[in-house]
Amino acid sequence: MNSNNVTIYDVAREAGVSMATVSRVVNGNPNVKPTTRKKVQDAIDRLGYRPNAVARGLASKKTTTVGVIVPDISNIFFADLARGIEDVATMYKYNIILGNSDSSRDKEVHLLNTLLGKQVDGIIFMGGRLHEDLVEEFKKSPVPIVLAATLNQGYDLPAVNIDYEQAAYDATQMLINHGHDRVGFITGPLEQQINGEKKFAGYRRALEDAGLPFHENDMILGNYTYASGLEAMQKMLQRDDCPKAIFAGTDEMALGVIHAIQDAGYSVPNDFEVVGHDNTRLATMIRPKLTTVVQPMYDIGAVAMRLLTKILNAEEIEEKNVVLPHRIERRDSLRQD
Amino acid sequence: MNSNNVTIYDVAREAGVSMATVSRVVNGNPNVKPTTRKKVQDAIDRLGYRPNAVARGLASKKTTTVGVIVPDISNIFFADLARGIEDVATMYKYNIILGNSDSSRDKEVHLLNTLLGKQVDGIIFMGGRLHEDLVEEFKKSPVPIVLAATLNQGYDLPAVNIDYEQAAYDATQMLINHGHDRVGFITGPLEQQINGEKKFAGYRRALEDAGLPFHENDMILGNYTYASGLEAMQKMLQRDDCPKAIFAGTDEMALGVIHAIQDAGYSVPNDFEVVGHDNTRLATMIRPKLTTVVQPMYDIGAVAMRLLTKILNAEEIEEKNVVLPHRIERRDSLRQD
DNA sequence: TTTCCAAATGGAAACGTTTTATATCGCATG
DNA sequence: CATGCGATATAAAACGTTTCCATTTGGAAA
Repeated sequence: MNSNNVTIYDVAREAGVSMATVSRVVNGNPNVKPTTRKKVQDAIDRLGYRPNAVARGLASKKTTTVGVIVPDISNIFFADLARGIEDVATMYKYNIILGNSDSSRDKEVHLLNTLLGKQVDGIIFMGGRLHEDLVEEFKKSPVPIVLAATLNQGYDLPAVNIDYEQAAYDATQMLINHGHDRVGFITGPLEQQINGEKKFAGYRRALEDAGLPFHENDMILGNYTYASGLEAMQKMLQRDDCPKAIFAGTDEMALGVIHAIQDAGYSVPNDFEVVGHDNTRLATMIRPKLTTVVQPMYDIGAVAMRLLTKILNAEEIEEKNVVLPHRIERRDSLRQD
Repeated sequence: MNSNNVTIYDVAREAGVSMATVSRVVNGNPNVKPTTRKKVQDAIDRLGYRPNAVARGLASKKTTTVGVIVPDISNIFFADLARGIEDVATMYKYNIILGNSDSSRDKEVHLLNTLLGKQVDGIIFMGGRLHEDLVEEFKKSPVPIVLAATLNQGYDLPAVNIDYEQAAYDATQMLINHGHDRVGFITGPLEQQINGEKKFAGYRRALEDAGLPFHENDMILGNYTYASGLEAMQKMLQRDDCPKAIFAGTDEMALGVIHAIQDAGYSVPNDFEVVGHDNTRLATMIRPKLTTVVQPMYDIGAVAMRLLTKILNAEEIEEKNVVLPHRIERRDSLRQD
């Protein structure tokens, strides 16, 4: 029997009550006599009734669905984040509509509007940078928006991040403390807020605090991929004043860096030391295993979603701008102290 | 101005027409005089009207949303698949509700019912094995379901896959042709249909066709992860009759295998040859680069979604059980011929 | 002109719930 | 034996669209 198209009205008739009563039973409203409740529940089971969430959404103005805008779900980084979001969402009975933006302003805006049209109860946004017109749209949004692994750039938006500046500082400092007077910085495009403002700033501050000058050409920008890390390091190796310590903006780039070094006949960590960023699963899938900044992607996603549920339930919120702790996981791409 | 809560009725009044006409304009119905269309469009722009997809879904019984059930989105494999699905979905104006099942029967069934309750127009399912009660639910589904990278096990369900048996055959044969009379097979649990029935069968058939016996202990089962591949190979290396050729069930396992070999002081491909499976991005992130069976995850997702749209549009379908081509990408973990 | 027909528009029902205001029931209380 | 009051239950009005049917409109043909 197709459990389809049996409505609350059918159940009501079958159970000999009104649809309002069925609605109460379905929604766990306490004002129902136990015997009635049982009668209704039996009818529901007998008919295989499944509430229509669309009708429910229209009547109640709540869809128990949240939108998730992500640059690219096939990126391990965002996939992990998404998993954190989804797990907490499930916990709170929400479902997730997922959309990829490719960090394109147009797609972001379009996606946002589609999601709002679908009446999601809230949105979690990830992106490299908040374009101005996107923020405009955010302001007009009738539902709350939470940023995950995305800086709010001073706008009054709830966000969950780590302290990227400090993390980069720590990583760079760790390398400096190992006796290097030059530290290479191989990372992604500077337009990306986190990368261009935070990591870069942390890197420079660490140099500065150590009394070291910043050399323009010790920094090479790629696109976060393995190939671009490899290529950047190859380029750097051609210089005779090549830094012997490298801080890479992502683990994937770090793998490329290590391979470039090894391909050139050098050893990590004996000749070169390398620190990565993110602590993706990749970090242990290389020899030597990668020392890396731990950015808890799953947790960021989970916390962002939890924050969203708090806003939706009008729970008290201590801090809208959450900064999760980071640390550096020491593995073999760094020499023992 | 909050573009919220302005309804089709407001637009109708503003434009001096009926809501039916507004509806026609919004839906691109041709039976509207150009001047009227313009008038309505202006009113829409002026008011910032955004159609309510929930109300639309209730009235039209179409939500332009499809459900996607995936074991674990944080797995690079499924993330890639999901991206393929989403891209094609976007192309056809669908959105995606994504849910993780962790391959748990209960979660799969629960997720399915939630999605059906949300009135999705169709579902794409990925999972290691089709449990019987899940198939029961599938049969009752009022909307079409397409399997992606999941065998239909003889049930009459549309599915998109590659020929896993033949792929495993090809990989094993390639190793045999390199002069090995034993080939190790390190893979995941046999309960998983694709793994336990197809890959395993292909492996055995290749041995058989080459007149080689199947040694029970040349096969080690793990859980697809890097760590389990590493561990399995370490175990195998302890045997004095250890196979010098390894076919790994996934790239991630293959990386573990290669590292185990290297850790033991041997060389790939000189001492050992290794072939992986999937051709994830990992395959090139190792030295030597991994020779691997190409399973086009993105394409499987894309084709599965396209197939679903065909079913939804009642387009003609040549073949419901799609088998995409596979091949072996030769890289350095195999010696030159 | 009138007649007719297609094109354009409008009216109202339907979609399946939630929710509010209202009614009824059962029962202790005075 | 009425009275009143929670506790339950009902009826009906939203919710914002689509869609079916009916009606009007504007020309072209007669």
